[in-house]
Amino acid sequence: MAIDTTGIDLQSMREAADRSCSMLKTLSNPDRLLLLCKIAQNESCVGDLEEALGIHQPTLSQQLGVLRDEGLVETRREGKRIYYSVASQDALAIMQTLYTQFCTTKRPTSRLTRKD
Amino acid sequence: MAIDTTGIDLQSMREAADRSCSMLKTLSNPDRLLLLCKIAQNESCVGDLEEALGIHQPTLSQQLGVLRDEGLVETRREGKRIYYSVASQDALAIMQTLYTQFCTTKRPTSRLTRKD
DNA sequence: ATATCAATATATCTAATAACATTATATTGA
DNA sequence: TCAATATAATGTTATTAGATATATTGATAT
Repeated sequence: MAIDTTGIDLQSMREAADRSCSMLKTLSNPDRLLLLCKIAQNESCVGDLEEALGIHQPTLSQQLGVLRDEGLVETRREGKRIYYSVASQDALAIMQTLYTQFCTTKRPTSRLTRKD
Repeated sequence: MAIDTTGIDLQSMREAADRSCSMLKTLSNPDRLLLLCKIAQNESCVGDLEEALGIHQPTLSQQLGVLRDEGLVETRREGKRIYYSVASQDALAIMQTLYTQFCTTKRPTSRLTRKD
């Protein structure tokens, strides 16, 4: 079975669930998820993100702070700018799953490439 | 690139993010996540879950209702009992990812099987 | 050095909302 | 009528979003 928890006691399961949920909660905000998607595609500074998503700077910094606190992103300073990149393979794996489900399967297949 | 959103406009991305977050939010509660894990392993009735997780019945039914509303579980009645099973492949995929990250990698590798 | 500006972060507050537990009651089947 | 489950109603506590103001840090010009 893919998910086999038979060898794990309840307390360990609760701990794993807590850690899982902590990350899921951080991901489950549309602004943050979009931020991560943008960042995953290319390292971006706050100004880039502000323009790309149309979110006000303080709100943006606040959400980036949430992502930082959870260890999902890391930063690099270059002069006045601070560049963000994805730091968590775990988060990337979840995003990849979401991408497959919500970004690819719901879009119509191209007529040029579809074989039917 | 694994996650390529360059061909998606902002509005579509927001829609995908909203749908993603809706599901993530439902998953990001330890009780619900544990419920899903139990249910994923074997179809369970409410009494089973109540005993397994030690959650009071009304609270349990409430959380199961949340899972139902989001389409993550489905039910089958057998006499007085109602049996729950996982209905969403999407949720299972996320859970699988979480399982790999939080249930397997953090546990010490067995000394019998580790090669080092 | 100092003043200043640009980029980002942090702090603080408020209103809105949601989450959760509890208790009570309803439904359905045996 | 009992057992299993769901729903409703309620109260409370947490969260959240967003706004505004302020602080920090680095670059630039004087």
